[in-house]
Amino acid sequence: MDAERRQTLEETTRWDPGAIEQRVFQRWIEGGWFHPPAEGTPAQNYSIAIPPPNVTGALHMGHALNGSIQDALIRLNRMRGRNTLWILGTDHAGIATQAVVEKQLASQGTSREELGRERFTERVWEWKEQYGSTIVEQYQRLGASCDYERERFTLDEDYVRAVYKVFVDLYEKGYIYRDNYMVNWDPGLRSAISDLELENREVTDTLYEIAYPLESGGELVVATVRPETMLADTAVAVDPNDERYRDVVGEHAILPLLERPIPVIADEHVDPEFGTGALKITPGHDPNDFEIGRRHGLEEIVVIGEDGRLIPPAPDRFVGVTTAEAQKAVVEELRDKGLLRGEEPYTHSVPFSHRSGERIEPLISLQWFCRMYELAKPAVKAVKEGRVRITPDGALRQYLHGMENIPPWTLSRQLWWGHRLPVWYRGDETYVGEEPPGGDGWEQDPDVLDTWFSSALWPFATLGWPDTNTPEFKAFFPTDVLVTARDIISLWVARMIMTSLEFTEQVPFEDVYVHSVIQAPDGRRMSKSLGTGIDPLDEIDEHGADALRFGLLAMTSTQDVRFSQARVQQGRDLANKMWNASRLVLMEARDDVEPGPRSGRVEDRWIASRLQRAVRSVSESIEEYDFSHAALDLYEFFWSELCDWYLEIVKPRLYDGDEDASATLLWALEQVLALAHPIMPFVTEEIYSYLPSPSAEALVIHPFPELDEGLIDQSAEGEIGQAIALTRALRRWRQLAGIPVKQVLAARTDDGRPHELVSRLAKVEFSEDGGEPIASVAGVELLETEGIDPEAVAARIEERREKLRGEVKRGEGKLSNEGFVAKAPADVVDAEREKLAAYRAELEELGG
RNA sequence: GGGCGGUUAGCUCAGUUGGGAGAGCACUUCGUUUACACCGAAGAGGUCGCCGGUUCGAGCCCGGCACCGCCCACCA
Repeated sequence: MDAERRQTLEETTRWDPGAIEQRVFQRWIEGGWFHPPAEGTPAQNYSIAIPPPNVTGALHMGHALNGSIQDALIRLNRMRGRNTLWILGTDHAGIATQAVVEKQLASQGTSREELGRERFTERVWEWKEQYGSTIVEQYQRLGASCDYERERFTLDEDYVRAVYKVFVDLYEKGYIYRDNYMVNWDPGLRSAISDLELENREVTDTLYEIAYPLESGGELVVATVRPETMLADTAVAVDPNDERYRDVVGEHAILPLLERPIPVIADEHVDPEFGTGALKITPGHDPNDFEIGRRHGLEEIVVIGEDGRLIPPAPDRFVGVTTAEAQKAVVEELRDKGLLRGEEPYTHSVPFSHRSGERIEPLISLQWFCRMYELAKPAVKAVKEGRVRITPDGALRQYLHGMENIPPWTLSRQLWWGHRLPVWYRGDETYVGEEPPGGDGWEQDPDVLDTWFSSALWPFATLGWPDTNTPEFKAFFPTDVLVTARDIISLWVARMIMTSLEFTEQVPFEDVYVHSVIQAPDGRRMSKSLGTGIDPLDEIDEHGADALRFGLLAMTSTQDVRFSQARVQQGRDLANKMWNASRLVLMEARDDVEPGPRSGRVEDRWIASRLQRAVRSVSESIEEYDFSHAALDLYEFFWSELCDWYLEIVKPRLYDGDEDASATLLWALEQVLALAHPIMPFVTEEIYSYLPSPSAEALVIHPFPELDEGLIDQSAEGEIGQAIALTRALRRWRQLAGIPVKQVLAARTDDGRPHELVSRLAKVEFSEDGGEPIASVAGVELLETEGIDPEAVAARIEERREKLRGEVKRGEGKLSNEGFVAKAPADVVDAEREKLAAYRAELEELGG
């Protein structure tokens, strides 16, 4: 170590991540370690495709957890020597991106309509070039070891080719079709949107009861919150088993205001308990009515346009007004005619557009769909056969549940930003193909595909598919694991499995790990609009990326969890502890020794053994996707066993230049840095650069520690374990007796062992002779010493005796229970007998 | 309405096939011993949501109840 580095080490008493993290990251990039060669086979290699963040996005806490998990897996496997690729890319995010750019245009006093489609699309691309890398840079701050040289985008030329091929193939196989269907229409965006983009809100409307006269006389009273849609009514429905209406089914009612006869039909959907038990049917403007209409072959009349205003065939007096105005006018007319039979407030949940905030208008429109039922079958089979394993079980059940009765997927979106449908029309002709058709007069469909359509191809389209001969595809597909949150299992995970099986005949990944959703500390959803968001970049600025990574991993669980600042601080404290413990070792250890475990002294064998157990538990936890235990076990080993006990035990030897102590410590440090690296890459890499004789160029490619069974030493663990227990008992007694920290106590023990460690750690001096015993603690007699409060000591002893009497009583009770002795396993009973004997012996020693 | 999960220390969460309840933070006391006060030592704190059952023995298994989340489908 040169003098300057040594000085830095001596002076820097706190781990200060700020500048160091950026420098360390730069070194990783320059080393090329995140950019693997496209060699080897998928079975040998390890790969993960990142869930592509929206190109408009900013890193939020969900990304931070998702990225921390994947990076831990990627780093672990890279250190294990596997050729490892973390596929990076962004999603064009049709609606979100278009909205951002439109907002920008609005502030410049223009609009997309004014620019026209071509110039608008150019503007979005410009925006993407300028701002699209923001979130990628933010992943770097987290330390994510993605391959930044192979970044992909869902609108890359090659990617578009994959999307078109899939669309055309599915069309030719008969899965994709065009139809009139009811969609969620967003009048603000003027586009159909998917169910995912909805948000249900509680709304209080008025429930109106309206009389529909019957042709034969009498009337049917229906209940509705949307009287204006009666202008498109084509039937009235009742429950088939409803006695009240048995006679009128098959008759006609006269639709008020329009004076048009409509049939009275019977349908199971109608709930006879609700309202009057009669339901007006508007197939053109209500999803349920649409289904009923299709079942009964009813006409689908549309009176609400794409802008949310009424259109013909609504009567002229309503055309052009908003639905709210139309409702008011319709109610007035009904009231005048004496047909309004009741109105009362009614609270129900209503879908709103997540994007524009407007109330969804269910509309019938001509859209492209994909039938999912057949595609879902093999995807269910693959999971049931274990070719794709979904962890945890709850997520597996959710996947299977979502695959039952999977509805057709609305593919088309009335947007400009995205993959334009590979569909052309000329008159009544329709052409579907990857290239435009020959001949004049063809016009391409103006719609674009749902963003999830391209996302569904992510794991293979990013590797070059449909060309299955690219080096990347051959080396890295199928990928190993997909890491995501619960909310997009059906929307994304299931669709990737379906498309992959259909087009590559392989599963896209072998494992799916579904992690927690991080909620705000108060249990609400973390969101910008609620003001409950916590910015991961703020946490990184304040505590460092390692701290955030540790905290998030320690927090995560099989259920959703509340964000815990304390866990991030625990991570920060651990990074600092690592830095300082390493300073001690690096400053004091001899650098002329060969690092390695030494077996001459029991404490050296002990730490080597305990390290093996930490290696085992941390490795197994990560392999089982149990990141919380991995993080906390690492913490426990480093803080408690390595620092609190081993370092304190070997300090004198270290200062004396003991060779074994230096060798063991340097070895243990290198091992534990490697063990911690997948979770806390920055601080471990930085410390690694100070090691006198590192075995690799950088920690990021240092071999991950492997369990060495030969170093597990039961007897050393027993011996040091006892010394620790005795030390703690003595310290406890000292504190209780009010003995000053520095006061050395005279003591005597009859087990013949020197207890050198205990002597130093508990500040007692063992001798063969000496004064009168004043107390006995765990087999050690403490002798009279100046400055001890005899009453406190007596109280302490009595407290212990009392406890022992209780234990003895409990043990005796248990062992005299015939049921226990007869039915409990033998080892449980034996353990109980041993405990009882030990308690009796100690009680005896303390005078009964 | 259907499905999944939760209820354990003041807070956030662990708790292996049933065999004496744990961590971090917060709290109390002591401590500036040549890595670290983002530190060290010690301590206090829990009828494991409620009721019943199975068992020699239940935080864990079974039944019921009460709250709280999430997902899907939504009665106009």
